[in-house]
Amino acid sequence: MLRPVRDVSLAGCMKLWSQYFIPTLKESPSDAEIASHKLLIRAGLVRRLGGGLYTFLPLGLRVMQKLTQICREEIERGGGIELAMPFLHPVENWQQGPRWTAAREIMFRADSAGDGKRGGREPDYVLGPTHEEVITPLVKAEITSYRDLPKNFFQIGTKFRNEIRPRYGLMRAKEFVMMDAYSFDVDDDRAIQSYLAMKAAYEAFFKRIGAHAIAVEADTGVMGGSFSHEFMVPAEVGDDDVIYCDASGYAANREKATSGLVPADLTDAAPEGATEKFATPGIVTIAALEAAPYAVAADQQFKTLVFIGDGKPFLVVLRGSDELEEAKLGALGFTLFRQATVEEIEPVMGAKPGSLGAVRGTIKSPEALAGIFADQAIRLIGNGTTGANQDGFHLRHVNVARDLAITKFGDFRRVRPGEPCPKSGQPLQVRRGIEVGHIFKLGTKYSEKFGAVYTDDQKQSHPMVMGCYGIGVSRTMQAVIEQGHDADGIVWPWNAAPFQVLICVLDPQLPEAIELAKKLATAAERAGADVLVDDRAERPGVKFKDADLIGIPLRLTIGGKGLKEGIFELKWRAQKDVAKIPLAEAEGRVAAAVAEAQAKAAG
RNA sequence: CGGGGUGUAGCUUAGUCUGGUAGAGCGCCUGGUUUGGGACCAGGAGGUCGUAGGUUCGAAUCCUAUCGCCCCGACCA
Repeated sequence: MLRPVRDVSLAGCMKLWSQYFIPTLKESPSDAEIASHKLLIRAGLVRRLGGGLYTFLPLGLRVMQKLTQICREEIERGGGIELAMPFLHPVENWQQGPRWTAAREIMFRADSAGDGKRGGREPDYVLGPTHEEVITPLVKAEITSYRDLPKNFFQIGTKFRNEIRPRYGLMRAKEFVMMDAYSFDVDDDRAIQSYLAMKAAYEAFFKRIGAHAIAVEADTGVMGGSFSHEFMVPAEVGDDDVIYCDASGYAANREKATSGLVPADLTDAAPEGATEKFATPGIVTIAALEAAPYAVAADQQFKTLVFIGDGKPFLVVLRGSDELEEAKLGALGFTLFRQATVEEIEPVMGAKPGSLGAVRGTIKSPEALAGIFADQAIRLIGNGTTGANQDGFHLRHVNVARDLAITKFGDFRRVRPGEPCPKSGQPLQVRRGIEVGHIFKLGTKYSEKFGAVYTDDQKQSHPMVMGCYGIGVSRTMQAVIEQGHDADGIVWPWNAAPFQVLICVLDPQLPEAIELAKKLATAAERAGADVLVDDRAERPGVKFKDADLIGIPLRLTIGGKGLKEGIFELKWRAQKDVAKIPLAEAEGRVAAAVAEAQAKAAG
């Protein structure tokens, strides 16, 4: 029976595998679906506690510490000042904020009154999903002069969101680690400077940890605000579509993406003739009208949708061949909107869905509408066919300019791959991505609500112009794995790796093998690497499989056979070939390899 | 919240249709043989079959309820 050599006097902070805790698994648990989730568990990085809740095991925690430290350094370089706010927020902060209605659904409540005592009332506290509602009152109280601006505060900590459907391990968890930053500026131009500084800091962060993340234009969603970018790691398992064009560099997420489908200089078509009602019994879909005997192409039909915005119905008109991108309706300015029900539609329009239209004079109660909003692509139709607001009838020769009472044209359709890029005209492409970071130029939404104002040099008071910025650090960890793995396991980028160097001692019972391991470990540590020594009394196959699985970038293998030849082996996890290093050159070669990797990782 | 699936040892699972002593592989423990890509032999520990009711002489298996988890959708800063 082999016994590992126990020697606690090894130099530096290197860890001995036999005395550390890296519970690797041959098989992945059945609840893991995607590669990165399986590897998180198989490589002993995390363990599941409950849905969307994970314990970081020592190896996983080391990765998190690497990422948070690099993140901290880059955000500070970009002007950030670190602080730490409570995880537990008094519910009043949220009730006073601008998005209580929209955000309360995703917040965990923390009752201090005990079981059942609060009944249906609001909780005393909520667990923070983000911190605008905490930082803004703080800044209001502490900063009142233009002399103290700009300021950009950030923190790195745990966030809580009651995700309806947690998935894919750390990818969408109920509790996760996030870097969040909040900038305060005197005016719009300065706010944009802060925004751009953060964008640069993000780019530096992702580059440094070895993640290929791209900035794409994004929708602002419930955050509100004037513009924003998402940082996406391209991956098949991502939950966002990125629309992009290599030729122009255009990139936007699906909710925001637009195309050059409608030329800017398009002239509206002249009417083809008087509108004409015709019977279409039982025809209630675009597809049915497309078929014989009607044979109206989908892109010659108008699609009329009814929504309820802040209690009032409004219409959205699209080409029959287009899909609505619901997020784009956010531009209309309603606080809350939803699709109307059949019961709500008929009294207003005079017909059921399937026979609706926006032609002047055919709507039963046009005065009830908050507006008729049309996607600009309907101008391509010129003259088309739409519902007559009378069940079983449609209208043809409907001219966009003459017959439709459009309140406002806009971009409401979902872009399809292959459509011309708005910048270059080249075909747009689509790919999936994981959202790892998001930056928003917020404007004054929060500062006005909380009264965060400053006095300028003319003694005038103004609301501060804010920006907010987030990086999902735990999600980034998984994205890095999703991006860097092969059939055998994880392939960590140098700066994200829990250890940079793994010294694999195949014959730990040999004192000279342990001696050499110490020597190599010391050399690697002096060069600035974190070292793990596999001193376990396992068979070589087990050690190699585990080494590949946990994915340490540089592996140094020491075996009895090699020692007799006077060599040890050096192998990069990302490469196949193995270099035999003479013992005489040991320390120099190890130091050189570490230096090389560091230089490469620094870009 | 809607649809689908699933729950058996630490992990992966067979058995469920057709009720009759709960099985295997991995891992773990002991001994031996091995020793450069997840070894082999022998022995061993480990399961109130998610939970609660019901049907039955008898339930992992059938019925009801409930809980957890996974997938699709809705939703999602």
